[in-house]
Amino acid sequence: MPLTDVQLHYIDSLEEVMNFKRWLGERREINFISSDTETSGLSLENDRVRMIQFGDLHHGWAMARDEWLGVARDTFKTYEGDFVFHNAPFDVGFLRDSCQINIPTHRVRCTMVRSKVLEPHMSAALKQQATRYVDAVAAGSQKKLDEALGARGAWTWGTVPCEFEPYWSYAALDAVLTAHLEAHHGPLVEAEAPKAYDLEMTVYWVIERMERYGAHIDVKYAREKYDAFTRYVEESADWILRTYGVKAGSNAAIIGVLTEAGYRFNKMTQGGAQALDKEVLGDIDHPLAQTVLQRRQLQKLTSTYLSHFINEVDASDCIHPSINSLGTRTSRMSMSDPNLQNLPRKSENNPGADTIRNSITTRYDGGRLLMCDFDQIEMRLLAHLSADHGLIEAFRSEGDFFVNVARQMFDDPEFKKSDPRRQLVKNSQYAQIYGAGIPKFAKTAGVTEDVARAVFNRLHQLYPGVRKFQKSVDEVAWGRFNTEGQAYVRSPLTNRRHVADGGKVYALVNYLIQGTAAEVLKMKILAADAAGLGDYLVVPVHDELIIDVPGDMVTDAAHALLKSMNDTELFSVPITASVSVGERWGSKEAWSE
DNA sequence: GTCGCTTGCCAC
DNA sequence: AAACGTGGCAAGCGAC
Repeated sequence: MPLTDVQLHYIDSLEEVMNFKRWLGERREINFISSDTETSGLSLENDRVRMIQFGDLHHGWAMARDEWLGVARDTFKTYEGDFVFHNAPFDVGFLRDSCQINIPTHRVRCTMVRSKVLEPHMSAALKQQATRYVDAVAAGSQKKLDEALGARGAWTWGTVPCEFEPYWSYAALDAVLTAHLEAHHGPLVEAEAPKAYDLEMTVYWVIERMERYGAHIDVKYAREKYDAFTRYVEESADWILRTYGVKAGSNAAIIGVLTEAGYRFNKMTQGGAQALDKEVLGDIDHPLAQTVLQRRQLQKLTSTYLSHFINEVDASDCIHPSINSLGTRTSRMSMSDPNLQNLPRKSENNPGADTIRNSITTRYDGGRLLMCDFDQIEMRLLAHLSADHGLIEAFRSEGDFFVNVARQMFDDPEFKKSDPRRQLVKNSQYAQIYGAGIPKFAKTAGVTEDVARAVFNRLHQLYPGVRKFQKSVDEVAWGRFNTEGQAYVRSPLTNRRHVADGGKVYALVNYLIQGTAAEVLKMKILAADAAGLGDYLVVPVHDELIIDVPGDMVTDAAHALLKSMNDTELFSVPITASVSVGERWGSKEAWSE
């Protein structure tokens, strides 16, 4: 679909407005128009819309916001088809907050979501997609603009004049590219995986509200901890420099000192250097090694987490991380600035870690955080997908799943939950989900390879369906690779594609399990929203949903959450969830009436 | 000074 | 035959 016969227009007169309106009223072969905005930057709070564009397969129109906002507003009001954006929440959010233009979400389409549903393993950026599916020449427009901006030196996205031709033509062309992309991707997605697309589009707007709601920080507490940890980080760096003459952050230099002292380094990094990670350091009984270890730990806490908590709160002491609802190839969400999905958990060998989760608190006087997480959802999905009777039975029968498995594995009906071998059973199950080999599993579980092999063998013997499932995934994927040129499988709930990359076909088993779990969470977020909790959602963490509610809502909200998250319909084993409650994320207790 | 790469580390 | 998956982020360091 090469780009011939395309005209780009810049509205700079009433006459051009008339031409634009004539174009808008034309009958066209598509039942949508595309739209796009150029902004002064990426921040919804601090930046503004500078230009608004519309387009179809043949025409692209750009108009400066300051002169023709009324025309744009009128267009969104009167056009009766759908509006297509690339990364819709960005433009829809800016049009709403910066221009007071509200576009009904059910009439919004997004070519970025289309791209991610069709090609979860590829870049969904407009330029990349357009280069492959519209016209390779299109990718050049960005370069042309960059060069033009660079040559003028001082111009930025906030200051480049709208009438500067490379700027507006680049902007108008994006709308045309988006229209072409929709013409290509739309029918494919509707034929292949409409449910996946609909799920993502619906969840988009709930997530966007979650970002605006944010998470509340106990700033005073976070600052106290930040100061104390920073003091240690600085003083220990001074001490290391004074005592050993090396920088505390320079691994090569520290390895030099420790080698002098007689220690040997055998573990290698991926790049071929000698590794100095926490495992290596932990084995070295030397004050330098121990200090480096402790310092690293506290530096991680201050720089990655606490500094965000004290520096990036708004007037209500809330942070607003970005949530990328399609941030991963498996359809898991990702978060950034900061990432609240990887806050450290309480642990014996990381004593300071507690303070991070405890910095997140309820925003209400007397309010509570409710944390609702699925019980072993990935294991349950393995049971469902493999249809293995033994595994399904282990979930349907009373008691702890891993204990049930262990009882069979060790042929010991008296096996207790406190038995240390339970952890080995758990490790072996997860190793299977991830597709680990025997050496890796042995290392993770801390057992010999012989033991690891025996455990794997026993698992295969007890649950033969799992291996059959893995084998069938492999066969389907290779079959498609041979006939269609691509190894992929489809998710059970929405028919979404999961594509093997780099020849790692074995990873598709994990993609199916992880991806299906992610889809379940998204469905449950919608259920929670429908139950009236949409305005209280704080963070999604893969198998967990955290909400912040006023004190008088706790009981109702907990019930609604559980009702939303539990599910006996979707799969052959029930999906169950549990709620815990606390004023702080880190100090939660199981919830009961 | 910025950029990109490497190393290491946090979660599910 | 060979093989743990998905992410975000900060510091150090060499290159431009």
